[in-house]
Amino acid sequence: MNNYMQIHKYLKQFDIKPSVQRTAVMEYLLAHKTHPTIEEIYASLSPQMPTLSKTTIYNTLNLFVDKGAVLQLAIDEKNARYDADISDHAHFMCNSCGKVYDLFSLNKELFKKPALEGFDINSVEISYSGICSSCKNLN
Amino acid sequence: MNNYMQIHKYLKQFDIKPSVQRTAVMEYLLAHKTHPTIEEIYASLSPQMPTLSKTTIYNTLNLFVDKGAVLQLAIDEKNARYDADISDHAHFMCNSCGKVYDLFSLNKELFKKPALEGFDINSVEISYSGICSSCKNLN
DNA sequence: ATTAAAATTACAAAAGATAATCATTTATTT
DNA sequence: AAATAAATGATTATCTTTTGTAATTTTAAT
Repeated sequence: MNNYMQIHKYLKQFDIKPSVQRTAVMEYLLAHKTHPTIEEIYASLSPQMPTLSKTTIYNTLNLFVDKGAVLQLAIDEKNARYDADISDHAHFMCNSCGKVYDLFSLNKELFKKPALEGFDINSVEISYSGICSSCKNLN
Repeated sequence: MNNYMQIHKYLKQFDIKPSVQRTAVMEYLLAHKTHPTIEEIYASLSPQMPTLSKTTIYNTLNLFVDKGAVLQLAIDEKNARYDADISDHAHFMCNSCGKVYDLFSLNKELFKKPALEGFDINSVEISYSGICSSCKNLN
């Protein structure tokens, strides 16, 4: 089975009807764990798919988020960023270079949903920001 | 000492030069712990200060955030929200009504900055979202 | 295989939030 | 008080995201 069909199957697990565009976006997200913005995804895919529109990227990602297949990160106030890794992990954003790092090794207790009387918690987002080591070593 | 002077003193603690506008914005934030948006702050203050401009609200809040006097929350993707309570606490945003709740009673361990090799962490943001009890009881 | 209906996509335009510019006002220093 | 610096306000510009609508593609039915 080729990669394209694997992603079809993957999308169907989230109750998402596959299309060429949706498959391409998910393939991109699974291959680029850099928490890309809409713009980056569009810029990367549009050469191969000249008719692709940015609206479709927006629609597709909103659908993915609704279906729980992708996380929309709020860590970057400027642009929404997307992450196909939906396992428990936190993020660190560098205020200098803007890069978003994954933090997998934190205590899993952090991601537990606290019991809040009468509240239903859907999502937990843990974000750190500061200066990354690359930027720190530049001066 | 009146309230206006108290806020003057408070701003100076953060190395912020007080002005009529800055004092009014900080006074508003200290009195309204609802994590207001720029728009809400402007709408509330502008009747009393007819010449107040939205630019000043933006400038003032950016200054407050830079000086560490106010937190800018990323929890709401639509608008930046501001919080004058800079003590360790998390937030819950209701996806139905949009209200942002404070969560003070969580384990303080959550707010510890993890040791990341070579990284300097400035800020920690812990955000939950879902449906609040008021909205849950509406249907 | 045709046709009709539904879903998806694409383009254009609009809306909304934030930033940049610059003139004006206010505060500070000499 | 004059000169300088800082803060404010009005306007404009930019950028992200959403919306409306039409075209296209897919699905289902005959």
